[in-house]
Amino acid sequence: MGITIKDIAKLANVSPSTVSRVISNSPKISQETKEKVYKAMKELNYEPNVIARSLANNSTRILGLILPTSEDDLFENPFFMQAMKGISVYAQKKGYYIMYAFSENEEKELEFIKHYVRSKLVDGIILFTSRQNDKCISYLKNVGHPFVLIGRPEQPNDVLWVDNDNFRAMYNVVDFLVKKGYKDIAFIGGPENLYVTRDRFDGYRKALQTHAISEDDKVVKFAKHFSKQAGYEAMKEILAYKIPQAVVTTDDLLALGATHVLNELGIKGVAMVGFNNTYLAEYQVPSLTSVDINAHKLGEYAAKLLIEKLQKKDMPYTHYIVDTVLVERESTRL
Amino acid sequence: MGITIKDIAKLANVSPSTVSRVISNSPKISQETKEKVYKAMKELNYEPNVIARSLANNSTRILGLILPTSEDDLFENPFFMQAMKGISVYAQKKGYYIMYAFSENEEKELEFIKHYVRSKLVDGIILFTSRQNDKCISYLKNVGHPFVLIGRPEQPNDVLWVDNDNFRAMYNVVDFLVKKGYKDIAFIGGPENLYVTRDRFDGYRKALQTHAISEDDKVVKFAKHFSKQAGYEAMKEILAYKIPQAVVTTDDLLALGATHVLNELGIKGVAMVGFNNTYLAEYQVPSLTSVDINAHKLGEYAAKLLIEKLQKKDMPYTHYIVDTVLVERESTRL
DNA sequence: GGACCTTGTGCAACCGATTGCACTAATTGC
DNA sequence: GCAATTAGTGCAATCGGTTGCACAAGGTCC
Repeated sequence: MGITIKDIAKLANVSPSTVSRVISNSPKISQETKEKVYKAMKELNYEPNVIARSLANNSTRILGLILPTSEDDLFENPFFMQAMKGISVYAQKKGYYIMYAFSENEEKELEFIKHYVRSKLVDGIILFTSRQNDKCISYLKNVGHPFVLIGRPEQPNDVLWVDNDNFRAMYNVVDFLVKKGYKDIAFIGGPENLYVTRDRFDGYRKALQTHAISEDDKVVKFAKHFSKQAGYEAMKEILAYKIPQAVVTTDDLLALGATHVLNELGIKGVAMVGFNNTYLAEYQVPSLTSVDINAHKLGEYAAKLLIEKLQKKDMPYTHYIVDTVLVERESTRL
Repeated sequence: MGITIKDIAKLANVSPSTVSRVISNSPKISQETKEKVYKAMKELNYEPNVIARSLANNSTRILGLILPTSEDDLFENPFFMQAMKGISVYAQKKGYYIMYAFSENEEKELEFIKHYVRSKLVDGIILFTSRQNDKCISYLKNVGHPFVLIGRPEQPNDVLWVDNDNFRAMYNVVDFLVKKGYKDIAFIGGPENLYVTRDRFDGYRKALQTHAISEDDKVVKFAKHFSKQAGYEAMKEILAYKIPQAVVTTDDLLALGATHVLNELGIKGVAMVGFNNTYLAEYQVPSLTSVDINAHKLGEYAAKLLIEKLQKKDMPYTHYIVDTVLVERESTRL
């Protein structure tokens, strides 16, 4: 059916092994022979069978992505798509393929990862879950299968990972607000047990300290989900206590919910800052100032780390910090 | 290194071929032997090497997705993610893997498709592009490689495809508006050369006819992109002529742009309907009535068709029409 | 009790590449 | 001019499974 290396060998009047060496550009083959073989390959539209190569090489050049299904992507968070694109673009450039799978929960995730590993389908794995657990991480560490984590791991020194500097990102947000004259700044975060929430909260506190602004627990709320509803409720609680001058949040949806309360109550002049810079922020009226976490780069660097790991197996455990950018819009230009 | 079929054979005291037959659950193997082999497999945590199987079976059970990079997903359109999830969930259930690749343009797309086909990497391909061309489609038809198109093809009878009934969807929107008392309904569509635009426009016209409302070219505009800006401009042009009672659009972003103009000019009471029901619609203030195209199902059916095609190779060319749902929100409850 | 099935298993070729080693022909050295 | 070296290529084993065919053991039939 398909064209094989033998067809090329026959046409070019050499042996299959020679063709193979031409494919991998071995220096042991003369220029003359190479050209003969290239010609034959072109003539028959030949491309090596990837599967056969994989078997012989014991490497598939496939990277497997493990995507969560629930919670986080309540609303098809664009973050994933952006990161997936970043991964794909880099991987394609390096001649790697990307495979993805959604998993409903940690159990299924682990199951799939085990399958990936045992069946030798993928050379490396990229995890999108920054769960606290994490059975998947410990399994992968145990079996010594290459993987990269998007998000900060519990133990940052024996894992490859990429993340933003969430502390600094939020620090900068608050710093920015203070410099604009806001002093009384509320905080609405996501689930308290997530690193990303903790880090952003710490950044918030540190910035207040730096500017000698005293903290006030009563304007700090942690929502259970990244939803508009959760933001709405958190804001209500804060307002029951006082009207702050500004609100920082750890997600655009939380910010939208909070804004909604303010609109309902006809409260004007409260600055609002979102996080993640989803396009919700841009298309809101008034448009929402938000922190761009550069998901595309997160993906790109994840792929980069993983591929480097695959190519030099004793690569040290390291990580990338991807810069964030505060995108100012109308919600802080009141 | 890894556990192979031979290890299992040795442990279970049978030949590798017997183990292989147990794996594929051949009826020729006695229950007794099967259990012996299962036990050995469990004991060693064995899973067959997918690559070796693929080579022997001449089938990888991998489906390849070809994703566009530019235009359409200006803003990381959630449509893709939803469809990808639909595909993945169905495929996983059937034991297939998903691979994806982004391509900047048609050339690159074709290149990648050729690579997929010639290297025998994927068993089937899912195309997300409903371009008018289409070199990719004709190539795939020519070489006879299984594929499914998301979107209506030029020739609907020699291709597998899934799509919404865009004609009816828009017909229903207009019908809905008319029944609510709106008569003077403007239309803002996307690029005129896309089938999806044409079909929706035809639905619009037909509904007007049905209700004996005369058409007015001057309230019909086709934007060049699916962007807020394009919607904004189209709406401006329409308003230069008259203020309609309602506006239907073929994309949420166009609707947002149109709404923006109305807000700017302080025009109240114009009903607005979006399309695709991205979460922009839900989180808008006022929230936007929109047509849910059920991208998840589109993906699911695409996977279903493709996998059926792979399993019975003489499957007739057919297609699925996925239902749309008009989701009413505040923008039509004025 | 021997011919004939049936059932269950093993042998060996094969899928399409890669690669260590052997071998041939050309080149170099003396 | 011949041995030694080198460059270029081919042979055959291998990666880890699958499968057509042969065959052994046990059962059935007359």
